[in-house]
Amino acid sequence: MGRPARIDRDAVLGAALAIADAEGLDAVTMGAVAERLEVTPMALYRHVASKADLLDGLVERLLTELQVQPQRADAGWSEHLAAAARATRVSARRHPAVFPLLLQRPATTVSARRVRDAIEGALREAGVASDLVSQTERLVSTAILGFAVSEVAGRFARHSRRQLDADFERLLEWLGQLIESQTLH
Amino acid sequence: MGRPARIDRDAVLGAALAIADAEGLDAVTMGAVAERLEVTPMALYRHVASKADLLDGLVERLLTELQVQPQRADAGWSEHLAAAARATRVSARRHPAVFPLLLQRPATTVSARRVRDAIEGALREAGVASDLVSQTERLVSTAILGFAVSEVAGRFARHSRRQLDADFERLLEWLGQLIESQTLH
DNA sequence: ACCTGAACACCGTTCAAGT
DNA sequence: ACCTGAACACCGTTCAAGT
Repeated sequence: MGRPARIDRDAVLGAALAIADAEGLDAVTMGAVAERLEVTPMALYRHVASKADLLDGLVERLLTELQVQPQRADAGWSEHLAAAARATRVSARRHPAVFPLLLQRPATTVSARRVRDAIEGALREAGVASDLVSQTERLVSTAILGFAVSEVAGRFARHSRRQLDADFERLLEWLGQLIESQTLH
Repeated sequence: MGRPARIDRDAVLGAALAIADAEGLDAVTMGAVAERLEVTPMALYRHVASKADLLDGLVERLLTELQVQPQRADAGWSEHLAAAARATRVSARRHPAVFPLLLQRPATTVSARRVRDAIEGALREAGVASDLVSQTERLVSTAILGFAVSEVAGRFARHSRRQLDADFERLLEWLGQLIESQTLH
């Protein structure tokens, strides 16, 4: 006993994410992850309960990596919102295979809450009434996630990058407009 | 030769969809589909090129089943849009396992075009300028699909049906508002 | 405490053979 | 023309055994 650990949960998730990014979700098998770590597949089960647990871990890692800037005081709510939305899209493009899984789990983890708080903060800053903040956050996040997932999952495969950039900017304008219409002036 | 066919592609897709609806996507194996048709798994390959092709077929079937009402003359564009959106949500709830796959493929098939045409028709009817119609359709559809997928895939699992109904109605109001703001008054 | 070898039930897919 | 039997490479997962 006291045998030095050669891998840990973080290493497992890191290897799995690298495979997912490079070869897609189907390539993420216990065997492939193990091989990358120079270990047998069975060794993974000490650090991950199951393959489903491994995928949950990947989703959590995406959320953790998602850079939501600490609110800069010199920028307004609409810049804060746009920054969070753009960071979300960047994360989607960096991890196209894993990102769509975000639609499958309620945002209950610590890092998910961080992202939500950032958006809710922007909404309050904009002047959205307290009792409308959480519904508004859900719908705003849904639109942003829906776009980002569509883009990386393939629904927009026929559209150019330039077109998608323009679509996304228009989406941000719309969201800003809607939020303003929601405030007392 | 001339042996009577016991199954056809439609039967394969029907069996697969029934399994997906009842037990989820993971339960859709070639073996399970074959068993339901009282046939061996190998028999499916005459009617379906691969499992990926089978899943593509399921997505296409969802689109076909999606009831987009023929535009009723006595209703306005906003009712037409709302009707298409509600039909989309109903389809999602009926086929929660398969519906999320819609985000993975460009809407290039005949039945996908039917749905898109219905929405673009509503937009034109509303008075959206021609050169904005297709971008507006993409963003409106993205919001509706994003919501419906979130709901059936589990992202809103913590929210009550009543809350989700209210969220969806608010989303429809928003979309109507945005479209109006897009017209020449 | 951590990793492995052997084993199990299952998966998608092929190909030649049967009717 | 349509379905099957046999076979292949692979999959996730378990459990007892090794260090």
